Amino acid sequence: MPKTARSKKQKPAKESSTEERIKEAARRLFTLKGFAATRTRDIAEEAGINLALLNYYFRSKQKLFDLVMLENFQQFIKGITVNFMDETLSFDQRIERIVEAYVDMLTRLPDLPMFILNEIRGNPSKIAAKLQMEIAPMRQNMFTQLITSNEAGKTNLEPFHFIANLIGLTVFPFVGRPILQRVTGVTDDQFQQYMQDRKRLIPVWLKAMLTPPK
Amino acid sequence: MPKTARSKKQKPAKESSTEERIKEAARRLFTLKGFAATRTRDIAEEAGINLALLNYYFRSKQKLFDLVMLENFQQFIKGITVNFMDETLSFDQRIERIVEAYVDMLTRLPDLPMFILNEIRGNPSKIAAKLQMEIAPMRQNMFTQLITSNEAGKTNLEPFHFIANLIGLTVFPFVGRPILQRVTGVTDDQFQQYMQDRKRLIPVWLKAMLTPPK
DNA sequence: ATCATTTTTAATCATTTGATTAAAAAACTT
DNA sequence: AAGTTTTTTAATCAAATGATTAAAAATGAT
Repeated sequence: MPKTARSKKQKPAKESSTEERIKEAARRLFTLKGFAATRTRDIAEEAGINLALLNYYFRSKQKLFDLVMLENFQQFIKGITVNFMDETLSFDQRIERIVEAYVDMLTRLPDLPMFILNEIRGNPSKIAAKLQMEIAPMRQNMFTQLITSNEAGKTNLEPFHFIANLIGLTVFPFVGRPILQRVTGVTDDQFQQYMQDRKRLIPVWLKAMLTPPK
Repeated sequence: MPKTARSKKQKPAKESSTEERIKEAARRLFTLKGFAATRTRDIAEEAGINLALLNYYFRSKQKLFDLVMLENFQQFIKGITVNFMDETLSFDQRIERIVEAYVDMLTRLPDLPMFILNEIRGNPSKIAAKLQMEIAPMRQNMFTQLITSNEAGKTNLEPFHFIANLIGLTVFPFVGRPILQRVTGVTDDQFQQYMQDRKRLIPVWLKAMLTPPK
Protein backbone atom coordinates (compact mmCIF):
# COMPACT_ATOMS: atom_id res chain seq x y z
CA MET A 1 0.00 0.00 0.00
CA PRO A 2 1.16 3.54 -0.67
CA LYS A 3 1.47 5.61 2.41
CA THR A 4 -1.43 7.89 1.76
CA ALA A 5 -2.02 9.37 5.16
CA ARG A 6 1.32 11.02 5.70
CA SER A 7 3.05 8.46 7.88
CA LYS A 8 6.47 8.71 9.43
CA LYS A 9 8.62 9.58 6.43
CA GLN A 10 8.76 13.04 4.97
CA LYS A 11 7.60 13.32 1.39
CA PRO A 12 9.73 15.68 -0.71
CA ALA A 13 6.94 18.18 -1.20
CA LYS A 14 6.36 18.65 -4.93
CA GLU A 15 9.47 17.00 -6.28
CA SER A 16 9.50 14.63 -9.21
CA SER A 17 8.35 11.81 -6.98
CA THR A 18 7.03 8.76 -8.74
CA GLU A 19 3.51 9.63 -7.77
CA GLU A 20 3.83 13.11 -9.22
CA ARG A 21 5.45 11.83 -12.41
CA ILE A 22 2.54 9.49 -13.01
CA LYS A 23 0.00 12.19 -12.39
CA GLU A 24 1.66 14.63 -14.75
CA ALA A 25 2.03 12.00 -17.46
CA ALA A 26 -1.61 11.15 -16.99
CA ARG A 27 -2.54 14.80 -17.21
CA ARG A 28 -0.72 15.23 -20.48
CA LEU A 29 -2.29 12.20 -22.11
CA PHE A 30 -5.79 12.55 -20.68
CA THR A 31 -5.89 16.22 -21.60
CA LEU A 32 -4.62 15.52 -25.08
CA LYS A 33 -6.56 12.40 -26.02
CA GLY A 34 -9.41 12.06 -23.54
CA PHE A 35 -10.24 9.24 -21.17
CA ALA A 36 -11.23 6.48 -23.57
CA ALA A 37 -8.35 6.94 -26.00
CA THR A 38 -5.68 6.98 -23.29
CA ARG A 39 -4.16 3.60 -22.33
CA THR A 40 -2.81 3.04 -18.87
CA ARG A 41 0.26 1.53 -20.52
CA ASP A 42 0.84 4.78 -22.39
CA ILE A 43 0.69 6.69 -19.14
CA ALA A 44 3.16 4.28 -17.57
CA GLU A 45 5.54 4.61 -20.48
CA GLU A 46 5.24 8.38 -20.57
CA ALA A 47 6.03 8.49 -16.86
CA GLY A 48 8.81 5.94 -17.24
CA ILE A 49 7.38 3.59 -14.65
CA ASN A 50 5.99 0.11 -14.38
CA LEU A 51 2.33 -0.24 -15.21
CA ALA A 52 1.53 -1.74 -11.83
CA LEU A 53 2.70 1.41 -10.10
CA LEU A 54 -0.17 3.31 -11.59
CA ASN A 55 -2.62 1.10 -9.76
CA TYR A 56 -0.41 1.00 -6.69
CA TYR A 57 -0.64 4.77 -6.29
CA PHE A 58 -4.03 5.55 -7.75
CA ARG A 59 -6.03 2.34 -7.52
CA SER A 60 -7.54 2.60 -11.00
CA LYS A 61 -7.50 4.48 -14.27
CA GLN A 62 -10.81 6.07 -13.39
CA LYS A 63 -9.62 7.31 -10.01
CA LEU A 64 -6.52 8.79 -11.57
CA PHE A 65 -8.60 10.46 -14.22
CA ASP A 66 -11.01 11.94 -11.72
CA LEU A 67 -8.12 13.42 -9.82
CA VAL A 68 -6.56 15.02 -12.89
CA MET A 69 -9.96 16.16 -14.07
CA LEU A 70 -10.69 17.93 -10.81
CA GLU A 71 -7.37 19.75 -10.77
CA ASN A 72 -7.70 20.74 -14.44
CA PHE A 73 -11.13 22.03 -13.75
CA GLN A 74 -10.13 24.13 -10.80
CA GLN A 75 -7.30 25.56 -12.84
CA PHE A 76 -9.76 26.47 -15.53
CA ILE A 77 -12.13 28.51 -13.43
CA LYS A 78 -9.55 30.02 -11.11
CA GLY A 79 -8.80 32.79 -13.61
CA ILE A 80 -12.29 34.16 -13.61
CA THR A 81 -13.32 34.07 -10.01
CA VAL A 82 -10.18 35.61 -8.54
CA ASN A 83 -10.33 38.72 -10.68
CA PHE A 84 -14.01 39.06 -10.83
CA MET A 85 -14.69 39.22 -7.15
CA ASP A 86 -12.20 42.02 -6.57
CA GLU A 87 -14.47 44.77 -5.29
CA THR A 88 -11.86 47.47 -5.82
CA LEU A 89 -12.12 47.17 -9.60
CA SER A 90 -14.64 48.73 -11.93
CA PHE A 91 -16.71 46.55 -14.24
CA ASP A 92 -14.54 47.45 -17.21
CA GLN A 93 -11.38 46.72 -15.30
CA ARG A 94 -12.67 43.32 -14.30
CA ILE A 95 -13.34 42.43 -17.89
CA GLU A 96 -9.83 43.48 -18.83
CA ARG A 97 -8.35 41.38 -16.05
CA ILE A 98 -10.42 38.33 -16.87
CA VAL A 99 -9.51 38.41 -20.54
CA GLU A 100 -5.86 38.88 -19.72
CA ALA A 101 -5.82 36.12 -17.14
CA TYR A 102 -7.57 33.77 -19.53
CA VAL A 103 -5.37 34.41 -22.50
CA ASP A 104 -2.33 33.83 -20.31
CA MET A 105 -3.75 30.65 -18.86
CA LEU A 106 -4.78 29.30 -22.25
CA THR A 107 -1.38 30.12 -23.69
CA ARG A 108 0.14 27.89 -21.04
CA LEU A 109 -2.53 25.20 -21.17
CA PRO A 110 -4.06 25.28 -24.64
CA ASP A 111 -5.62 21.83 -24.43
CA LEU A 112 -7.53 22.56 -21.26
CA PRO A 113 -10.77 23.94 -22.73
CA MET A 114 -11.29 21.05 -25.13
CA PHE A 115 -10.71 18.66 -22.28
CA ILE A 116 -13.24 20.42 -20.07
CA LEU A 117 -15.80 20.68 -22.84
CA ASN A 118 -15.43 17.02 -23.71
CA GLU A 119 -15.75 15.84 -20.16
CA ILE A 120 -18.75 17.99 -19.44
CA ARG A 121 -20.43 16.63 -22.52
CA GLY A 122 -19.67 13.08 -21.46
CA ASN A 123 -20.86 13.55 -17.87
CA PRO A 124 -23.42 16.32 -17.97
CA SER A 125 -24.24 16.05 -14.30
CA LYS A 126 -20.96 15.05 -12.69
CA ILE A 127 -19.09 18.30 -13.14
CA ALA A 128 -22.15 20.43 -13.50
CA ALA A 129 -22.86 20.68 -9.81
CA LYS A 130 -19.30 21.65 -8.99
CA LEU A 131 -19.25 24.21 -11.77
CA GLN A 132 -22.45 25.85 -10.71
CA MET A 133 -21.26 26.16 -7.11
CA GLU A 134 -17.94 27.71 -7.96
CA ILE A 135 -19.30 30.11 -10.49
CA ALA A 136 -22.49 31.17 -8.75
CA PRO A 137 -21.12 34.28 -7.03
CA MET A 138 -19.51 35.57 -10.20
CA ARG A 139 -22.65 35.01 -12.14
CA GLN A 140 -24.66 36.93 -9.58
CA ASN A 141 -22.18 39.78 -9.70
CA MET A 142 -21.97 40.06 -13.47
CA PHE A 143 -25.70 39.78 -13.95
CA THR A 144 -26.39 42.48 -11.42
CA GLN A 145 -23.98 44.84 -13.09
CA LEU A 146 -25.34 44.22 -16.57
CA ILE A 147 -28.97 44.39 -15.57
CA THR A 148 -28.66 47.62 -13.67
CA SER A 149 -26.65 48.98 -16.55
CA ASN A 150 -29.43 47.99 -18.92
CA GLU A 151 -32.08 49.55 -16.73
CA ALA A 152 -30.16 52.78 -16.61
CA GLY A 153 -30.50 52.84 -20.39
CA LYS A 154 -26.79 52.81 -20.93
CA THR A 155 -26.77 49.41 -22.56
CA ASN A 156 -29.25 46.96 -23.95
CA LEU A 157 -27.47 43.65 -24.19
CA GLU A 158 -28.76 40.48 -22.61
CA PRO A 159 -26.33 39.12 -20.02
CA PHE A 160 -26.45 35.80 -21.85
CA HIS A 161 -25.04 37.33 -25.01
CA PHE A 162 -22.41 39.25 -23.11
CA ILE A 163 -21.09 36.15 -21.38
CA ALA A 164 -21.29 34.07 -24.55
CA ASN A 165 -19.32 36.72 -26.38
CA LEU A 166 -16.75 37.14 -23.64
CA ILE A 167 -16.01 33.44 -23.48
CA GLY A 168 -16.41 32.87 -27.20
CA LEU A 169 -13.98 35.60 -28.19
CA THR A 170 -11.45 34.61 -25.56
CA VAL A 171 -11.57 30.82 -25.51
CA PHE A 172 -12.60 29.88 -29.02
CA PRO A 173 -9.38 30.79 -30.81
CA PHE A 174 -7.59 28.25 -28.64
CA VAL A 175 -10.22 25.57 -29.10
CA GLY A 176 -10.48 26.12 -32.82
CA ARG A 177 -6.81 26.83 -33.32
CA PRO A 178 -6.13 23.96 -35.75
CA ILE A 179 -8.93 25.09 -38.03
CA LEU A 180 -8.23 28.75 -37.55
CA GLN A 181 -4.57 28.51 -38.40
CA ARG A 182 -5.30 26.47 -41.51
CA VAL A 183 -7.95 28.85 -42.72
CA THR A 184 -5.99 32.00 -42.09
CA GLY A 185 -2.57 30.54 -42.79
CA VAL A 186 -0.85 32.13 -39.82
CA THR A 187 2.27 30.63 -38.24
CA ASP A 188 2.58 29.52 -34.64
CA ASP A 189 4.45 32.68 -33.71
CA GLN A 190 1.89 34.88 -35.39
CA PHE A 191 -0.88 33.04 -33.59
CA GLN A 192 0.73 33.71 -30.23
CA GLN A 193 1.12 37.37 -31.11
CA TYR A 194 -2.51 37.64 -32.18
CA MET A 195 -3.58 36.13 -28.88
CA GLN A 196 -1.58 38.75 -27.05
CA ASP A 197 -3.22 41.46 -29.15
CA ARG A 198 -6.61 40.14 -28.21
CA LYS A 199 -5.99 40.95 -24.56
CA ARG A 200 -6.33 44.59 -25.54
CA LEU A 201 -8.87 44.16 -28.35
CA ILE A 202 -11.50 41.96 -26.76
CA PRO A 203 -12.40 44.40 -23.97
CA VAL A 204 -12.76 47.13 -26.59
CA TRP A 205 -15.00 44.96 -28.72
CA LEU A 206 -17.11 43.93 -25.78
CA LYS A 207 -17.61 47.54 -24.84
CA ALA A 208 -18.62 48.38 -28.38
CA MET A 209 -21.18 45.58 -28.27
CA LEU A 210 -22.78 46.98 -25.15
CA THR A 211 -23.78 50.14 -26.98
CA PRO A 212 -24.84 49.06 -30.44
CA PRO A 213 -25.12 51.79 -33.11
CA LYS A 214 -28.80 51.49 -33.85
CA MET B 1 -19.99 -9.84 -49.64
CA PRO B 2 -22.30 -6.84 -49.78
CA LYS B 3 -23.20 -5.79 -53.24
CA THR B 4 -21.25 -2.62 -53.33
CA ALA B 5 -21.11 -1.86 -57.02
CA ARG B 6 -24.78 -1.59 -57.81
CA SER B 7 -25.44 -5.04 -59.19
CA LYS B 8 -28.67 -6.35 -60.60
CA LYS B 9 -31.06 -5.52 -57.81
CA GLN B 10 -32.35 -2.06 -57.22
CA LYS B 11 -31.43 -0.55 -53.89
CA PRO B 12 -34.32 1.37 -52.31
CA ALA B 13 -32.55 4.71 -52.54
CA LYS B 14 -32.33 6.27 -49.07
CA GLU B 15 -34.71 4.04 -47.21
CA SER B 16 -34.06 2.61 -43.79
CA SER B 17 -31.98 -0.10 -45.32
CA THR B 18 -29.75 -2.01 -42.95
CA GLU B 19 -26.70 -0.29 -44.30
CA GLU B 20 -28.21 3.13 -43.74
CA ARG B 21 -29.41 2.24 -40.25
CA ILE B 22 -25.92 1.22 -39.25
CA LYS B 23 -24.39 4.37 -40.67
CA GLU B 24 -26.84 6.62 -38.88
CA ALA B 25 -26.41 4.78 -35.59
CA ALA B 26 -22.67 5.10 -36.04
CA ARG B 27 -23.00 8.78 -36.78
CA ARG B 28 -24.98 9.39 -33.63
CA LEU B 29 -22.55 7.56 -31.38
CA PHE B 30 -19.32 8.67 -33.03
CA THR B 31 -20.48 12.26 -33.08
CA LEU B 32 -21.56 12.09 -29.47
CA LYS B 33 -18.74 10.12 -27.89
CA GLY B 34 -15.85 10.12 -30.35
CA PHE B 35 -14.06 7.24 -31.99
CA ALA B 36 -12.30 5.62 -29.04
CA ALA B 37 -15.24 5.72 -26.66
CA THR B 38 -17.66 4.19 -29.15
CA ARG B 39 -17.93 0.39 -29.17
CA THR B 40 -18.93 -1.43 -32.30
CA ARG B 41 -21.35 -3.42 -30.16
CA ASP B 42 -23.06 -0.19 -29.12
CA ILE B 43 -23.45 0.80 -32.73
CA ALA B 44 -24.92 -2.60 -33.54
CA GLU B 45 -27.37 -2.37 -30.66
CA GLU B 46 -28.34 1.20 -31.52
CA ALA B 47 -29.00 0.09 -35.09
CA GLY B 48 -30.78 -3.06 -33.94
CA ILE B 49 -28.58 -5.37 -35.94
CA ASN B 50 -26.09 -8.15 -35.43
CA LEU B 51 -22.55 -7.04 -34.76
CA ALA B 52 -21.20 -9.00 -37.71
CA LEU B 53 -23.30 -6.94 -40.08
CA LEU B 54 -21.27 -3.88 -39.27
CA ASN B 55 -18.17 -5.54 -40.61
CA TYR B 56 -20.13 -7.12 -43.44
CA TYR B 57 -21.15 -3.72 -44.77
CA PHE B 58 -18.26 -1.52 -43.73
CA ARG B 59 -15.29 -3.85 -43.25
CA SER B 60 -14.06 -2.25 -40.04
CA LYS B 61 -14.85 0.28 -37.34
CA GLN B 62 -12.21 2.60 -38.76
CA LYS B 63 -13.64 2.48 -42.29
CA LEU B 64 -17.11 3.20 -40.97
CA PHE B 65 -15.77 6.07 -38.93
CA ASP B 66 -13.89 7.58 -41.85
CA LEU B 67 -17.06 7.51 -43.91
CA VAL B 68 -19.14 9.21 -41.24
CA MET B 69 -16.35 11.65 -40.56
CA LEU B 70 -16.12 12.69 -44.18
CA GLU B 71 -19.83 13.28 -44.49
CA ASN B 72 -19.96 15.21 -41.21
CA PHE B 73 -17.11 17.30 -42.36
CA GLN B 74 -18.62 18.18 -45.70
CA GLN B 75 -21.82 19.09 -43.92
CA PHE B 76 -19.86 21.38 -41.67
CA ILE B 77 -18.19 23.47 -44.32
CA LYS B 78 -21.03 23.47 -46.81
CA GLY B 79 -22.68 26.40 -45.07
CA ILE B 80 -19.79 28.74 -45.56
CA THR B 81 -18.66 28.08 -49.06
CA VAL B 82 -22.06 28.15 -50.73
CA ASN B 83 -22.98 31.55 -49.44
CA PHE B 84 -19.60 33.08 -49.53
CA MET B 85 -18.85 32.52 -53.17
CA ASP B 86 -22.08 34.14 -54.34
CA GLU B 87 -20.75 37.06 -56.36
CA THR B 88 -24.07 38.85 -56.42
CA LEU B 89 -23.90 39.58 -52.69
CA SER B 90 -22.09 42.39 -50.95
CA PHE B 91 -19.54 41.62 -48.25
CA ASP B 92 -22.00 42.51 -45.50
CA GLN B 93 -24.68 40.37 -47.05
CA ARG B 94 -22.35 37.41 -47.22
CA ILE B 95 -21.59 37.70 -43.55
CA GLU B 96 -25.28 37.79 -42.75
CA ARG B 97 -25.92 34.72 -44.87
CA ILE B 98 -23.03 32.78 -43.38
CA VAL B 99 -24.07 33.49 -39.81
CA GLU B 100 -27.65 32.56 -40.57
CA ALA B 101 -26.71 29.37 -42.37
CA TYR B 102 -24.40 28.37 -39.56
CA VAL B 103 -26.81 29.00 -36.74
CA ASP B 104 -29.43 26.98 -38.58
CA MET B 105 -27.02 24.16 -39.25
CA LEU B 106 -25.75 24.08 -35.67
CA THR B 107 -29.28 24.12 -34.34
CA ARG B 108 -29.91 20.95 -36.28
CA LEU B 109 -26.54 19.33 -35.60
CA PRO B 110 -25.24 20.76 -32.33
CA ASP B 111 -22.66 18.04 -31.75
CA LEU B 112 -20.96 18.53 -35.08
CA PRO B 113 -18.39 21.18 -34.16
CA MET B 114 -17.07 19.31 -31.11
CA PHE B 115 -16.75 16.23 -33.28
CA ILE B 116 -14.83 18.09 -35.94
CA LEU B 117 -12.58 19.83 -33.44
CA ASN B 118 -11.80 16.58 -31.67
CA GLU B 119 -10.98 14.73 -34.83
CA ILE B 120 -8.81 17.47 -36.20
CA ARG B 121 -6.90 17.52 -32.94
CA GLY B 122 -6.46 13.76 -33.06
CA ASN B 123 -5.34 13.70 -36.70
CA PRO B 124 -3.78 17.06 -37.39
CA SER B 125 -2.81 16.17 -40.92
CA LYS B 126 -5.53 13.80 -42.10
CA ILE B 127 -8.37 16.28 -42.34
CA ALA B 128 -6.18 19.30 -42.66
CA ALA B 129 -5.42 18.82 -46.32
CA LYS B 130 -9.06 18.38 -47.21
CA LEU B 131 -10.04 21.40 -45.15
CA GLN B 132 -7.47 23.64 -46.72
CA MET B 133 -8.55 22.65 -50.21
CA GLU B 134 -12.22 23.23 -49.64
CA ILE B 135 -11.78 26.49 -47.85
CA ALA B 136 -9.02 28.01 -49.91
CA PRO B 137 -11.24 30.00 -52.31
CA MET B 138 -13.27 31.49 -49.48
CA ARG B 139 -10.19 32.45 -47.60
CA GLN B 140 -8.80 34.17 -50.65
CA ASN B 141 -12.04 36.04 -51.14
CA MET B 142 -12.49 37.18 -47.56
CA PHE B 143 -8.87 38.20 -47.17
CA THR B 144 -8.95 40.26 -50.31
CA GLN B 145 -12.05 42.10 -49.20
CA LEU B 146 -10.71 42.82 -45.75
CA ILE B 147 -7.28 43.87 -46.89
CA THR B 148 -8.51 46.27 -49.54
CA SER B 149 -10.97 47.58 -47.00
CA ASN B 150 -8.13 48.15 -44.58
CA GLU B 151 -5.99 49.85 -47.18
CA ALA B 152 -8.83 52.17 -48.06
CA GLY B 153 -8.68 53.30 -44.44
CA LYS B 154 -12.22 52.22 -43.73
CA THR B 155 -11.22 49.52 -41.28
CA ASN B 156 -8.16 48.42 -39.42
CA LEU B 157 -8.83 44.89 -38.31
CA GLU B 158 -6.53 41.99 -39.11
CA PRO B 159 -8.32 39.33 -41.17
CA PHE B 160 -7.24 36.78 -38.59
CA HIS B 161 -9.18 38.52 -35.86
CA PHE B 162 -12.20 38.99 -38.06
CA ILE B 163 -12.42 35.31 -38.91
CA ALA B 164 -11.69 34.25 -35.33
CA ASN B 165 -14.49 36.51 -34.15
CA LEU B 166 -16.93 35.40 -36.79
CA ILE B 167 -16.46 31.73 -36.00
CA GLY B 168 -16.07 32.27 -32.27
CA LEU B 169 -19.26 34.25 -31.90
CA THR B 170 -21.23 31.88 -34.09
CA VAL B 171 -19.92 28.45 -33.20
CA PHE B 172 -18.78 28.76 -29.62
CA PRO B 173 -22.20 29.05 -27.98
CA PHE B 174 -23.01 25.61 -29.36
CA VAL B 175 -19.69 24.10 -28.37
CA GLY B 176 -19.79 25.61 -24.91
CA ARG B 177 -23.50 25.23 -24.46
CA PRO B 178 -23.33 22.98 -21.36
CA ILE B 179 -21.13 25.49 -19.54
CA LEU B 180 -22.93 28.50 -20.90
CA GLN B 181 -26.35 27.33 -19.87
CA ARG B 182 -25.16 26.47 -16.37
CA VAL B 183 -23.44 29.79 -15.91
CA THR B 184 -26.27 31.89 -17.23
CA GLY B 185 -29.07 29.66 -16.04
CA VAL B 186 -31.08 29.82 -19.24
CA THR B 187 -33.50 27.08 -20.26
CA ASP B 188 -33.30 25.06 -23.46
CA ASP B 189 -36.04 27.12 -25.04
CA GLN B 190 -34.36 30.36 -24.09
CA PHE B 191 -31.09 29.10 -25.49
CA GLN B 192 -32.69 28.39 -28.84
CA GLN B 193 -34.25 31.83 -28.89
CA TYR B 194 -30.93 33.49 -28.07
CA MET B 195 -29.32 31.62 -30.93
CA GLN B 196 -31.98 32.92 -33.27
CA ASP B 197 -31.36 36.45 -31.98
CA ARG B 198 -27.69 36.07 -32.70
CA LYS B 199 -28.38 35.70 -36.43
CA ARG B 200 -29.25 39.39 -36.38
CA LEU B 201 -26.81 40.49 -33.67
CA ILE B 202 -23.55 38.93 -34.77
CA PRO B 203 -23.36 40.76 -38.10
CA VAL B 204 -23.99 44.01 -36.27
CA TRP B 205 -21.26 43.26 -33.76
CA LEU B 206 -18.81 42.27 -36.45
CA LYS B 207 -19.46 45.49 -38.27
CA ALA B 208 -18.90 47.45 -35.10
CA MET B 209 -15.58 45.69 -34.61
CA LEU B 210 -14.38 46.70 -38.03
CA THR B 211 -14.53 50.35 -37.08
CA PRO B 212 -13.27 50.57 -33.50
CA PRO B 213 -13.92 53.79 -31.58
CA LYS B 214 -10.34 54.89 -31.06
C1' DA C 1 24.02 -5.93 10.18
C1' DT C 2 19.17 -7.20 10.79
C1' DC C 3 14.59 -6.56 10.31
C1' DA C 4 10.41 -4.16 8.78
C1' DT C 5 8.31 -1.22 5.57
C1' DT C 6 7.78 0.85 1.29
C1' DT C 7 8.44 0.83 -3.55
C1' DT C 8 9.10 -1.49 -7.91
C1' DT C 9 8.99 -5.24 -11.19
C1' DA C 10 7.65 -9.26 -14.11
C1' DA C 11 4.20 -12.33 -14.88
C1' DT C 12 -0.43 -13.31 -15.17
C1' DC C 13 -5.61 -12.82 -15.06
C1' DA C 14 -10.09 -11.59 -16.61
C1' DT C 15 -12.68 -8.77 -19.42
C1' DT C 16 -13.54 -6.08 -23.26
C1' DT C 17 -13.52 -5.44 -27.96
C1' DG C 18 -12.79 -5.51 -33.04
C1' DA C 19 -13.05 -8.88 -36.26
C1' DT C 20 -13.90 -13.50 -38.56
C1' DT C 21 -16.19 -17.82 -39.71
C1' DA C 22 -19.46 -21.14 -40.83
C1' DA C 23 -23.98 -21.96 -41.07
C1' DA C 24 -28.87 -20.49 -41.21
C1' DA C 25 -32.38 -17.52 -43.11
C1' DA C 26 -34.19 -14.59 -46.49
C1' DA C 27 -34.59 -12.82 -51.02
C1' DC C 28 -34.31 -13.29 -55.72
C1' DT C 29 -34.03 -15.86 -60.33
C1' DT C 30 -35.19 -19.34 -63.39
C1' DA D 1 -40.03 -25.73 -56.56
C1' DA D 2 -35.07 -25.76 -57.08
C1' DG D 3 -31.13 -23.33 -57.21
C1' DT D 4 -28.41 -19.19 -56.52
C1' DT D 5 -27.17 -15.13 -54.30
C1' DT D 6 -27.56 -11.97 -50.63
C1' DT D 7 -28.31 -11.01 -45.91
C1' DT D 8 -28.29 -12.24 -41.10
C1' DT D 9 -27.05 -14.82 -37.06
C1' DA D 10 -24.53 -17.32 -33.29
C1' DA D 11 -20.25 -18.74 -31.96
C1' DT D 12 -15.64 -17.94 -31.63
C1' DC D 13 -10.88 -15.85 -32.13
C1' DA D 14 -7.09 -12.97 -31.18
C1' DA D 15 -5.41 -8.87 -29.49
C1' DA D 16 -5.71 -5.11 -26.35
C1' DT D 17 -6.31 -3.49 -21.92
C1' DG D 18 -7.29 -2.59 -16.92
C1' DA D 19 -6.08 -4.74 -12.95
C1' DT D 20 -3.91 -8.06 -9.59
C1' DT D 21 -0.38 -10.93 -7.48
C1' DA D 22 3.74 -12.59 -5.63
C1' DA D 23 8.25 -11.80 -5.36
C1' DA D 24 12.31 -8.75 -5.72
C1' DA D 25 14.57 -4.43 -4.77
C1' DA D 26 15.10 -0.34 -2.30
C1' DT D 27 14.62 2.39 1.74
C1' DG D 28 14.44 3.32 6.51
C1' DA D 29 14.64 2.05 11.44
C1' DT D 30 16.86 -0.28 15.39
